[in-house]
Amino acid sequence: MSRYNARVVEPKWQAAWEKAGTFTARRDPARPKYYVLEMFPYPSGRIHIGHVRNYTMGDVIARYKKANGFSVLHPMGWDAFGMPAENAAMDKGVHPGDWTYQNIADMRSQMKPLGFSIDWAREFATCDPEYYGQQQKLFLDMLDAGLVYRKNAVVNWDPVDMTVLANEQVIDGKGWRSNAEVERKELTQWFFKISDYSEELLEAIDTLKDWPEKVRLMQANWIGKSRGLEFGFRTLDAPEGFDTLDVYTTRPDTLLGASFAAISPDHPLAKALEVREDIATFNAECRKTGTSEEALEKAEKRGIDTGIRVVHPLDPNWELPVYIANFILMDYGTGAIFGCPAHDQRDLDFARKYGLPVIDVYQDMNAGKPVEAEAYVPPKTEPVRYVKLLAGDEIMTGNDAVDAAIDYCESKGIGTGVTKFRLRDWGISRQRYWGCPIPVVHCDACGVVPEKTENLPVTLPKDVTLDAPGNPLDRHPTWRDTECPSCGGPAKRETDTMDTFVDSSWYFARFTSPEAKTPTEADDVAYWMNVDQYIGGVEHAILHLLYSRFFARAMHKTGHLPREAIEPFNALFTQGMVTHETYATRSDTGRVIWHAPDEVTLSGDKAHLKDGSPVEIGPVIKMSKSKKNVIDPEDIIDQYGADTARWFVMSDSPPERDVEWTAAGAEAAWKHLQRVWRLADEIRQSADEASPDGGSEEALALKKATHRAIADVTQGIEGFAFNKSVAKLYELTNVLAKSKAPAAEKLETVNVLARLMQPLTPHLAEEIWHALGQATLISDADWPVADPALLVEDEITLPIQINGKRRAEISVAKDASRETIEALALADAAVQKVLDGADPKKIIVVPGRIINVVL
RNA sequence: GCGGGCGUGAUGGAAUGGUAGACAUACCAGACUUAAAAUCUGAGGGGCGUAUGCCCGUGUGGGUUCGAGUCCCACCGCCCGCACCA
Repeated sequence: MSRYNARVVEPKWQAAWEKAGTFTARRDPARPKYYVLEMFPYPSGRIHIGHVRNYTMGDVIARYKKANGFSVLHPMGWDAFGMPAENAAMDKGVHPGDWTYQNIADMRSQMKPLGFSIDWAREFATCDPEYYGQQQKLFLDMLDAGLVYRKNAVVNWDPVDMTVLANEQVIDGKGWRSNAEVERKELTQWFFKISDYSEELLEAIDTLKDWPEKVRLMQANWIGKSRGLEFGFRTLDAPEGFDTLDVYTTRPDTLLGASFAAISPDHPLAKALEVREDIATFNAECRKTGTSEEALEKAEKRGIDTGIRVVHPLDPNWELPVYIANFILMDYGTGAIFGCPAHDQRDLDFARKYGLPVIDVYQDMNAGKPVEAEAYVPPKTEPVRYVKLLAGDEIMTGNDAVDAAIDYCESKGIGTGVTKFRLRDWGISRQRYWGCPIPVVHCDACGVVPEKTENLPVTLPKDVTLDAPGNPLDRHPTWRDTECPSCGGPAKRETDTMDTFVDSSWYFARFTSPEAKTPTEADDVAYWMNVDQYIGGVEHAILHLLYSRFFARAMHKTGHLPREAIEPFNALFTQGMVTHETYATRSDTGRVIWHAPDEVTLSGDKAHLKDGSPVEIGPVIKMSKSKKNVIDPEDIIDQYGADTARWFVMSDSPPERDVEWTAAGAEAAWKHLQRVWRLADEIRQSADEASPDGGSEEALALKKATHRAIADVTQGIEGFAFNKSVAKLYELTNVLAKSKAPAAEKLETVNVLARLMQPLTPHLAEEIWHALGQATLISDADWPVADPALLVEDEITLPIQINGKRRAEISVAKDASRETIEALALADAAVQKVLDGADPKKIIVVPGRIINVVL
């Protein structure tokens, strides 16, 4: 008996696939196409188990579709721009480009042994000038189409390092390197007009039938369409030019419950008032909060009375104070609100803190009572009783009241009903080196001028230093100097680079013709787009997927994608994350230092480093390089081979759920694959000896089990329930091992088993296929088809419940009538005993399922 | 804070509103072996009982239903996202 040696077998078949071009994607008009894509990785340098899980899922789909006759595109690339390369450059003195390409080489060499059915000829990295040059072309086309503009926006500013910080680099309001208090600073930034598509991006969510409902919900909430009233308060004692204060509200029905107005510290009026020292101080304090919405919302709610008052639009004698408040966002609405404490918890907290009145507008229909500690905020769909009625009926839902209030205010000329979206335009400027240069030039004479297409790509200079903070492109002695594409005079290049989300917003289209001299090639996108199945982490549910949907529309508008491709991902699967405990110690200055699992020794529920110092065991969170809680899959591959790693990550955990990595189980996977090989080998040998054993009854039983397995494994793959497919493969193996069927029948089952396992463990499947004497590759073999006639059972077992508890079971013919089943159930001894001669109140018979006798 | 999700044996997890715990891991017992490993066989949610069996069990508390892990409401815990992390 030959032993299965993955170390020898796996490279052999990988070489065979490469030689035969088995996974080369070809445009084949005779076959339907299938484009399967997993979100491409950031080249951190090491693949981790999350990658293995992600790409194995895609590979199972790709191989399964190929076996079903599709022409499959399954590419791979690298999301290669971004901060970690600059951090590595600063920490280790390497060039970001060298670091990145070395990481790519390392990761490719770790990925290839996994035997994925990837067309490696299409590989590219977003930091290749050939890629980002085409991205610059897209940028210029979008600029031309009016989808790009400049405006001021705030960034996190580190006053010590004199550099812009990402939100991730702001920790508790302080810079991660300098530990200095972060400030907000305004810069002129480039923006994509995603808001032009707010309505369309929202409505088209309905067409994304094969996306998870939760992602569609999150996107809809993110876009955040709301209907409300915009109106101007007349101001008293305000600085010149601020005669009115425009506010937006989604609850105009609560206008009679207003007790104050509040503006953002970034509101123009707030800035105009900074001549007052207390207000200047207050605003400066507010600006120390980071720019993230989370930081703003979590900050303690604070305000300052400006002394300005506004006149209530419905009563000229009613004056409200105007506060500057740190929880008002300048980015949403007009940056100013009116506060209605009775029906908004935040407003109520604010009113209690500053001694402002609380005026009830509506109350519960039944148990109406004035608001005290808790604001009364029922759903807008619930009818309530209005005690301060602006318009409409006394009893109505919030939604009806809002409509009535808007109509009323419009008729009185107080304001206008407007639709607003929460979605903001996409700021893409980054003051960083390692990104795609924004291809424009600043000319003293001509202003901002787009670079000429023939001068693309605008490449990054290699000779930069990252030992000082800030953008090296800014400091570079010559790179900035250029001539104006318009007047030919001396000019300066834009030194901002693009957000790395831009890179990942169209790479899927580029894979269809990665070497084209234009961003896309019409024939190729027409054949390959859309992505039929997109697979990636749920953490990308909003930003990446929304930006890609916008980009597809922008690319259609600029002629780079057909109309049919404006929703680029037909089906989406969001896999769960691979999580792991985190391990941390603290430096002398109190800074958190993270430790990798292999640096930590666990004993019971305690952990310590090799030097014995105690380690805090942190929460189980997604594996990330920054928290160091990553597991290296290479160990498993080295020890057991790729098939074991693939089998292991696909078994047990349902793919959409998070899985906490534990080392136990890899060996079990390996044992099982050894068992399959041994079994196949034994059966092949016994078939050679042609020993006639078993009878036709066993043959039929095995045949049925085999076809049952075909149906179940297929269903598992189709439904992204790979763990269930694996369980069914275990079952079939167990049945086969115990079967007394004739060798020929067993051999047939081995043939099917190999083909069913091929997407999961392709190398083992090839080896068995070869041993069975097949001259072809199993990777080219057809998917087995279940015979429906073999899937039905003649006799089925039905459980009998008495009052909903299972008490007995009976065996009936599969097509037995309701009456027959009922009679059989009533005749059952257990039922007879409980009935004790009486008639049951009710009998529920669900044919093929269950019988419930109700007493 | 806001938006979204998840919660089932010791463990990973099965279960179109219809027999809770498929399949697997770990543990235990047995076979083989001088022995161990490997392999094979078997038992097992908890409680009571010799047993037929009975009671209790899907984070907690309510509800809908002939029937709830599944649907609804409230709560608890954990996870993801929050626009400059990728």
